Order: sequence, then structure tokens, then C-alpha cells
Amino acid sequence: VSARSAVISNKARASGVRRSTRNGRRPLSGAEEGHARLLSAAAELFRRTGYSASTTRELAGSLGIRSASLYYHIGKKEDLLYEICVDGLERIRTLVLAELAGIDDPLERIRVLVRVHTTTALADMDEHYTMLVEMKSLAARRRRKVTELRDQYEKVVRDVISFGQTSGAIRTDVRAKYLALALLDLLNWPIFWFRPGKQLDAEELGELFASIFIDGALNRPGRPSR
Amino acid sequence: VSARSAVISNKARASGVRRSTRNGRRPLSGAEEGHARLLSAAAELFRRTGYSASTTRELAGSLGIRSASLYYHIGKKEDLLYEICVDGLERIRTLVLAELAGIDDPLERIRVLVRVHTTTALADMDEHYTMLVEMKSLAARRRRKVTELRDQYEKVVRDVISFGQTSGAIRTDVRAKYLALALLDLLNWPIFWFRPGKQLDAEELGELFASIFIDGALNRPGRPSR
DNA sequence: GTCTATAGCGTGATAGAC
DNA sequence: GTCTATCACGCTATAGAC
Repeated sequence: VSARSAVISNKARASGVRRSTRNGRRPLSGAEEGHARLLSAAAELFRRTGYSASTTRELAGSLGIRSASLYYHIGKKEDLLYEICVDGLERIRTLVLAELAGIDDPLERIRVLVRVHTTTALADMDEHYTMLVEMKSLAARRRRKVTELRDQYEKVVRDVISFGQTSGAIRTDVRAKYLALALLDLLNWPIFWFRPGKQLDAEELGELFASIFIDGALNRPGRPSR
Repeated sequence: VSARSAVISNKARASGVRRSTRNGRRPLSGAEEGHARLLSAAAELFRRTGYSASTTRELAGSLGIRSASLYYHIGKKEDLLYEICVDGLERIRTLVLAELAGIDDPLERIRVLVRVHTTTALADMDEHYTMLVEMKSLAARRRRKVTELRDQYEKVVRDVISFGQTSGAIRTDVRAKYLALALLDLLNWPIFWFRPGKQLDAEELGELFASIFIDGALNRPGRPSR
């Protein structure tokens, strides 16, 4: 089901057992966990220095191996970027849809969306940043595929907004498309500046942004003034 | 006063007159206009393919010259990125401050901020995108300088919010810092997806976002239902 | 102000040993 | 699954002619 199987090296798929190497690290392949370590190291590096400026030597170095050894696990550098984008988008869409499942109240659906998106995107900051910013470095065919997945997820957001409008909970003088864009702006940008451990955690930030999006910044009688 | 003078090549500064070249384009140097053409071609390329993946050959090609000729105008590739960042931030801060000058009403100040930011950032989309996303490719010293300028501008935004709070117009149950971050999220993200000529122009988008930020997405009695 | 030619280097990726 | 060694390429930047 995942696009990963299309990309992971056949050599790695064929091999099996797990054992330790002389540098004390577990081997990278043979189990899902090894591949995940590779992907998350790549995402961290890509976010920090950009995909194109990231070298296979530095990535390998962060995993304690030589760059040539990477090519046992992947076909080429771009595969890593592609998997990061696809996995990130598939995961957030799946998680959001799962959490929305039993919820009927239109405003509560928005709050759940904001909360799940924020916590997921910030938990996987490196992946999400890389997906949003470095997507352009993919070859045309793969870029189209990732764009498609992104559009699918944006449709989920737009539908939650539209439902709010038809239920009468959300203002209708602005089209769902633009409300959804505004909401996505609010949700996506924190991965540019959020630093874990600084005052607010992801959950609190989600609450805050849900409140700002729903209620606005205007002072209103009856709101606590802190 | 501009950081540009620290960067522009001495050779270019020393030269003078303007004439045409055989390919029908005006020369790049000798006037401000030529340098501006160079910067904006660079910003367009950097945004489209990323700073690191952009080659001096392609940049030169888009200007109708060879890559070696670029080095008459600049010291090195990174100078272009640095100038793009500095110019973009200085310009938007200056413009916003100028437009805010005579305005006392706290909500009107927010609306002006949103309008000027949106129109400027979208008019210079390539520069602003490049500044926000490719800043990390600058050497440490220059990156720090640009970060400083960005923080200065963010302080302008935070001050407009704080003023709104002390005037009683803006809610005080959320700290100015987070309201300002939410507003900046709303303002910055459109440069990722905005395409000129698609329904809304920058001015309309500004109005829309000001309204969403101030009033929120909630449906309220008395609001037009379109 | 632009050209041709090229130096010098770092990169992604492969071959083959262990 | 990782290594050493290396190839072939494309890149930034310079030298010097016009």
C-alpha cells in the first residue's frame, strides 16, 4: 500500500537477520526500524541544510557509515526525499481522518483537525518541513504524485470547513476555499519557527490556533481577560 | 545605508556608461536598474529550483550572458542571496512603517499592516520566498544579520498587536507574541501557493485575511451570509 | 561588459573485497 | 551490510582576450 515498496532497494528487501556492527549501531536494513532511522536522519539533514546542499557523505556520517553503504539501502538520494514526502502526507491524512471519524459537531471537527494536524506536524517536523519546502527538488513525475497527495489532504481540510458552513456554525461570507487556505497557513507555518520545549507545547499551540481561527483576535465582552 | 554597497563588485561600481550589447539586451551594470534585473532574475531562479540547486550558468542564461560575465557584477553567488534577503526585509519594514505613520485606530493599524504586508510580499514573491526559505544557505555571519532584520520586522508586527491589546480592541487572553505569530503565519504562507491572476488579487486577499484574523471564522448574527 | 577556456574541487554513484 | 577506491561529471570561480 505504501509507496515505499516501490523505492526500497531489492538488495535490502532480500536480506534478513539483524546483528550489530563494530561501531555499536544496529544495522540499517532488515527491519522497518532501520529504514525509519535512515528516513528520519535524512529528513533532519534536509531540513537543516536543504535537500540539494545535503551530501550523501554527511547523511551517512550521521548514521555512522560511509556514503557508499547508503546505496545498499536506497537506489538514489532522491528516493529518500520522495519517501519522506509520501510517508508524511499519508500519515497525517490517515491520522486526521481516523480522529475525525466519530465526531459530528462541526466546530468540534475543526478543533480536532487543528489538534491532530498540529501535534502530528510538529512531532514529525523534519519530515513535514522537508515535504513542504523541498518537494520542488523531485523529478517531475514524483513531484506530481506528491502534489496529488497534498491536494487530497487539503480537500479533507476544505470539507471540514464546508461542513461547518452548511451546518451554520461557520461564516459563509468567505468561501470555504479561502477559509481552508487561511487555516492551513496557520497550521503549516509553525514548523518554520516552532522549537520544542519553549513554553508552549504542540497541544497548547493547537488549542491557541483553533481559538484564534474560530473566534478571531477581536476583544469581545464575556471573554476572560487573563 | 543599504547593505548592497558592501557587496556590489568594485569593478561594476567603477564603470559607467550604458549601451546595448549585441543580443539586444541592455548591459547589467552601470545603473541601479541593471543590478535590480540581476537580483530579480536570481530570486526567480532561487525560488523555482532552490538556491543550492541553482547554477550560475542558468542564471546567466536567463539574462542572456555567460556565467563568467556574472562575476563582473558580483563577488560570488552567495552575494545575490544575501542581497535578496536584506533588500526584501528592509523594503517591507520601511513600507509598513511608512503606511502606519499617521494611523491611530488600533484595528485600522492591523488592517493597514495586513494590507501593506500582503501586497508587498506578493508583489515581490520571489524575493520573499527566497528570503524565508533559502536563508539557511547563507554563511553564519550573514545568516545572523538577516535573522536580526527579520526579528526587527517581527517586532513591528508584535507592537501593532500589543497596541491593540492595551487599547482594548484586541483580546488579551492570548499573549501578543502568539497573536503576532498567528498573524505572521497568515501573512507569510500565501507566497507558497498564491498565483497571480487567479480570482483574488493581493489586495482582496489582504482584506480577507484581516477579516479572518480579527473576526474569526465563527458565524455570528448580523454578518452578511453572502 | 562580455567572451572563451579552464583550473580545482566536491558530488552522486558504482565495483568489488570482506 | 559495510568497507575502500575511484570514476565521471558539473559546479563555482578565475585568467586573460577583446
